[in-house]
Amino acid sequence: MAGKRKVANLLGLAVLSYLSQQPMHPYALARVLREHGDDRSIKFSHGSLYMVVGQLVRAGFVAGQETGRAGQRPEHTVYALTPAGRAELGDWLRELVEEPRHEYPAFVSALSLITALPPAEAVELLRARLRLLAGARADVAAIIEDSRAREVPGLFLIEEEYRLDQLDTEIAFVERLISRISDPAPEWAGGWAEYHESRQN
Amino acid sequence: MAGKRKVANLLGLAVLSYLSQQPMHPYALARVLREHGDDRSIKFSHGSLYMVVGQLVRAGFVAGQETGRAGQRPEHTVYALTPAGRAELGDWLRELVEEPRHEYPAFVSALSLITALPPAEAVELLRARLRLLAGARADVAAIIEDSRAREVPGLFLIEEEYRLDQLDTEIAFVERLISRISDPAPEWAGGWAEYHESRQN
DNA sequence: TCTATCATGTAACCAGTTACATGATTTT
DNA sequence: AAAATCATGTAACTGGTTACATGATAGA
Repeated sequence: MAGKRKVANLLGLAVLSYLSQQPMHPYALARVLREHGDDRSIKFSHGSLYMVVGQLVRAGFVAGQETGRAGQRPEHTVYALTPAGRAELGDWLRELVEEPRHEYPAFVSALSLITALPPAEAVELLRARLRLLAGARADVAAIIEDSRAREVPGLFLIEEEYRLDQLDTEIAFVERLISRISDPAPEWAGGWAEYHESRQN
Repeated sequence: MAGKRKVANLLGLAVLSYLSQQPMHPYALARVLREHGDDRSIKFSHGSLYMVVGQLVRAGFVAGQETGRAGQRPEHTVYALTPAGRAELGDWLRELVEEPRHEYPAFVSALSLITALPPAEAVELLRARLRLLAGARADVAAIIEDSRAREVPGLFLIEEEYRLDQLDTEIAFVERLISRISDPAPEWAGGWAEYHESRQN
């Protein structure tokens, strides 16, 4: 739909979304992003936030309004969404919800190169991964339970539920992979073990 | 384990891996990466390949050997793995296989902000996504079947099988999400529809 | 003869990360 | 009195993308 966004960083989308609720200064944006746990879904740091706000201003999606001051604290610019910014927010979100993107998770890269490791070692590492995955799963489950206990509507937990589903799928995949490597059909493994035996690393 | 890699781009890992088989010049690397379908697992372009080879040289992981010349074609430098490069390859791969990383897929960001869209529109977009996901799934399945027909060992298809599993999980998740939005429990939706009705966008 | 593929690189630009730098206010 | 948090930003560096620039060889 849109060829290329003037601002590509997804942090910019989050900023547009929060500014559509009410004008804010950057520090307040950082605070609400963290409070809502959006830092788990969208990567950001102090530096990247100021950078992306600058990009949004240059693109005409947000504009600095008043320059506030509370007590002797430093001056701060409050930013508000422009009409173009509101349009961009809608268009961008629609694109992300509708169109799956080809992505490059690190584990996919690792899988595509795993034959560079001897199979016995791969199995050991995959078992270790399984333990770490269990930990990650427990963390996500705890976040969900905690929110439910605080009566947060389920709607605001869908991204964590999505993660949970993907984690469960990965766990099942890794378990199956371990058993396929441990007890390999010859036409499946294609000489993996033999290759590493002949040049003992 | 490793604090921070001198070369962080995963394309660098793929380069180390192929150079561990035999020395090659950059163009040959690009060719084998594409032939093996690694461009589906690791993002790269002509430019980033030359860049990453430069980084690997500076880091001491690969070194230019001979400067070959075939016929009147331009000179080309053949790169080979150094001992440090072989160590880095092993260490890096082990880390990637063992340690899950927190990642930021675009759809997770979209889910965390989806309430900025009216629910009826969200459902429409998710239905469209479902059709596109079916297409993506068919593509992956075709790649797997095609490789099997050519008797490629299953081991070399694990990254595509992983993708297939994740796609199936996403499809099931989106189907369930559509039905939850379409027929919402009030404590789940938390006034989503009402919010958008009161300010008809 | 022209197009695709083989083959090499550089330069300019933009984005993102990290560290630097400052100072007020609130809480312990 | 000290530490944490509120609040702002800039500067330097590094990495990645895109476009520019060149030319040989092989096949249609």
